[in-house]
Amino acid sequence: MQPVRNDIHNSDLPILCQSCESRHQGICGALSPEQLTQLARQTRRVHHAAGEELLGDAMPITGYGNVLRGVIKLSKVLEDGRQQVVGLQFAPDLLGRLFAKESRVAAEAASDVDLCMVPKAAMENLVRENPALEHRIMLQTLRELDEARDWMVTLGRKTAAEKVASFLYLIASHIDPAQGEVTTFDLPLSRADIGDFLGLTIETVSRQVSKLKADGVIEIENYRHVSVPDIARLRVRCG
Amino acid sequence: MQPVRNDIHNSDLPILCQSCESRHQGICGALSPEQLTQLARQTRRVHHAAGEELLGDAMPITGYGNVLRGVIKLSKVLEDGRQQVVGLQFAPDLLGRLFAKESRVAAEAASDVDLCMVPKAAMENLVRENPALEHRIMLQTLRELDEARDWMVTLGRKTAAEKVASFLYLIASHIDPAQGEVTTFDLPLSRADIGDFLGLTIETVSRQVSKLKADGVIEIENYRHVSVPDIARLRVRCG
DNA sequence: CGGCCTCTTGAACCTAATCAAGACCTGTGG
DNA sequence: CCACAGGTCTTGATTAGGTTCAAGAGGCCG
Repeated sequence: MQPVRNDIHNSDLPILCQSCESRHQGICGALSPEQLTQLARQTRRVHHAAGEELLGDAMPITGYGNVLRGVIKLSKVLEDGRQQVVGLQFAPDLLGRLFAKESRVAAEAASDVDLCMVPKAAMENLVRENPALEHRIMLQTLRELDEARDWMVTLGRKTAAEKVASFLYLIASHIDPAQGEVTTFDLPLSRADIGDFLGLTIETVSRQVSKLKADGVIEIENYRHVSVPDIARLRVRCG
Repeated sequence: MQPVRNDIHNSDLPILCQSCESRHQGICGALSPEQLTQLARQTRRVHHAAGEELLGDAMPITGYGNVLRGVIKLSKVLEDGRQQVVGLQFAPDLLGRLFAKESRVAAEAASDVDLCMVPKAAMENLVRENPALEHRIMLQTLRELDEARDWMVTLGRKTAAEKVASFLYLIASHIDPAQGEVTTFDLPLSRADIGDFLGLTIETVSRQVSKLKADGVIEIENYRHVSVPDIARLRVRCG
């Protein structure tokens, strides 16, 4: 257990914010204690179970959500139903596109998630009077763009084996916002979702996972719980 | 020929800026005539021939480039040489990632290009004293993120035939910044580059282009010059 | 226990990659 | 002017990686 991080005016902060990761690496770090206190009056903490839809493609955006815990799956579908997962969001990412009238992706809780919801108008007013906040959001957007482009390489140029290894490595390095790479974790996505993320079928994902297991690169319990004894051996399989 | 668009204080503007597309749809629209005049003292217009490298992956960024004419290819490579084109930039996009020390992609002139180069420090100072400018850049970044995610669907879930149709449609709808969709154009990319953009081989690209031609969806002269008699017929082939 | 879901594994098939040859364009030099 | 070299692009034949189709195993909950 880590003690709650202490910094100036910690005791003046709203209780919910005191231990919140978003204040450190996320967007709330751009706010003064006064702004945080004012904002906290308008936010509410919500929980969604795995599988719940948070935001439909082309649906109006009513607010923004700071991811506190869990994983969110962003996806797009073609008319005939083919689906592609275009991104995952972990704590302390911000869900919802700034100033957009409607979403350009569908968002679904991949695992159980906790969000800190901010009403659309409150967030946008705060951004207007606080350029540093827009700057923080800009940095997150640039990071998302980098991640999307990295994933384009995975989708366009890697083999099925490399794709699955890349996915496992992505999860291992993002699932815990406080630590970096982690050697044991639960997969937040089903095989079907992993397939939709990697541009593969369920069967191919399953076969490649079995192969990594047979080769001793990973261990698996109950389909979802993964251990990586030597993360470097996983990394070299990413291509 | 279109007349130069006229607006307030047009005559006060630097000559180079007067007919520049970037003032209308691009980032320079966020600047006052005074700021534009001041900025214009530090910019220089440069030309690059097709194939020239503008920026290497992990190379230090020395400035920003407003695309005035032509197409820029952004790409990433794996250690073993496999390449993926992760984006194209057209006028009036801004080349170069704001505040980053080094680039995360390689940039190459796909066709002959003209750029309006702004020194790194000049642009960053301007951004710091002008939040509206950062806002404009934010909007472009969000657009790039949308495009990257759209392309992830193409890479992950479309067939070779749909990929090639999607590429041709992308070019038809972006090559001319002033108009929207265009029915005749020169391909700014070689078959090899198209393959690297679509996650296909040269041969597969060539076969699918030939098929579209045989089906009467497109006409081709000299490998590079394309006509699309009915753009709706192309669009339905995008999947 | 039985139904339902997710996941795994096997066999057949198919799309796109690979290997290979030749066509077409361009520029150079005799 | 033609011959030839060096690109890029096209087309054909073969191969292979991943999909599809099919069956069964394992976990969860009534």
